[in-house]
Amino acid sequence: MPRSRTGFYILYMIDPKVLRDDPQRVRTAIRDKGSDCDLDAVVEADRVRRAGLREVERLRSRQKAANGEMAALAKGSPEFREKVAEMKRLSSEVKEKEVALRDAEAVWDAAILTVPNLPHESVPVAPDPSGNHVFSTWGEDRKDCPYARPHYEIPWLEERIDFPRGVKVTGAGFPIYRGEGARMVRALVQFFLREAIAKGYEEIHPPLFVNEESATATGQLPDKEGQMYQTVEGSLYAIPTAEVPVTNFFRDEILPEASLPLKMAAYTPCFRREAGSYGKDVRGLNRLHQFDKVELVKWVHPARGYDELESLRDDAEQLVRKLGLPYRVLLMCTGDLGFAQSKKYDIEVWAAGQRRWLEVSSCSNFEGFQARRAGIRFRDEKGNIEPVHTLNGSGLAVPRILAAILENNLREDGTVRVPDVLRPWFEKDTVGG
RNA sequence: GGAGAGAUGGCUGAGUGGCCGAAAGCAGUGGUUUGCUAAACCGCCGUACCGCCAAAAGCGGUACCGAGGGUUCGAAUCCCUCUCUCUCCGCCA
Repeated sequence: MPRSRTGFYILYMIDPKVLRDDPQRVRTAIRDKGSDCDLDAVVEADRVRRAGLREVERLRSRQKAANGEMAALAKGSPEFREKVAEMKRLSSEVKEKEVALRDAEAVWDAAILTVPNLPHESVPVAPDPSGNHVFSTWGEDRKDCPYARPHYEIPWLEERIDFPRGVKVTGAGFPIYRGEGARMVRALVQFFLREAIAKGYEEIHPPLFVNEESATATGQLPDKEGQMYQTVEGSLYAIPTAEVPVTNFFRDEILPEASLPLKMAAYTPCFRREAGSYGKDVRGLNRLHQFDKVELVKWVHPARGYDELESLRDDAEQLVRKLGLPYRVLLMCTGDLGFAQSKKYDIEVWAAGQRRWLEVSSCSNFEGFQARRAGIRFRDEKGNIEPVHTLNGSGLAVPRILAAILENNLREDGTVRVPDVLRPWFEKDTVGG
């Protein structure tokens, strides 16, 4: 793991070589993503840092050579004394230059953090969500269903998903599932995990808290701490998604090329403060501070990244399909891509009662961006070491899927049909009533 | 929570101020020998960054012995702080 001279991780994100060799490409990416990044300052910081580094290294080289000569001299001899005097001068010069270098590296570390990942060439260029492409749609359109209603208006819902008691026990955004509600959550998780395992993902049950290094490697820190709950003790964070502990599983490791692609699936609760989003989507299951999710994570050979993204998207899609829920897949445009993402698909399920789309999965390729930051590399047969590419996607998020089941499968008699695929765990075909 | 021990390369483990990026062994890898396997013998075998080169290969340089700071011309080695691990006792799902 590369460390800066100030002791913390050097947070390379994009490949610094691209920055030097093809700054125009980076400039285009910054513009397309609508990022706030002063590229000239970053390039200049790189230049200053490298110049300082060369200088310090040159001096240290001289220092080392002189040191070797000293070892051969008799201690206390006139030659020895002379040499010590000479080295004192050299030493103070080195220290002076080192201070300058340290400053330059601190500037560089901060600067490189502001450079977003480059979008893939297949990503539509547009400034805002209106530029997202509808990649595909699937399922029966129930827009005109006369008795459809939002899940939070179903009369018997509170006996299964208790929001007021959740507020009492913990706070808003922490519903308490009970009886059929709890069983539905469990059935969905079981279904998601079983499907993932069948597709070759290794099931992993990670910690629900991570340290600062892990949160930094996947990009939650230093900018998004408002998203995470932090322990009072201070150094641990409740995970906002299993992506964080799972991606960090191989942090600072060099993987054998033959082990790729590695695929893992993790079920965890996810904790999100959602600071700043008060008043938006707060009703029902749409947006919660704690929710359950199965996350799919892949570590792949760079050449295979985009094939793996398509298959990841397909893995997630099939889950929605098997549940029989209408959905659409969006190919996100540059303006709607996250800072770290090169390409992203969102899967949105149709909620017939609310008459709106709910995001239930987001499948992204980060290329080497996270891996570079997290020190996850592989060695090819020639012995070269380079970052793996990382991908992840939800497979799937429980509450919104649950909302969609409640709304789309609502029957005229007020009960809800349970999808067949959940039968092994739910053990009934109807919920409610 | 109390007491003690420790942290060196993939692993084991030497190394108390300069010739130490670091002995030795194991593992790995290339080769020689051998009818095959095994054994033996020889070589190679950390990571990151910087530079030269159009690039790769290659070559050169610097850093890294848990982390940070200090002493010193010079630190794996001496001093301080922190983190983590292990053992014993207590407590506990």
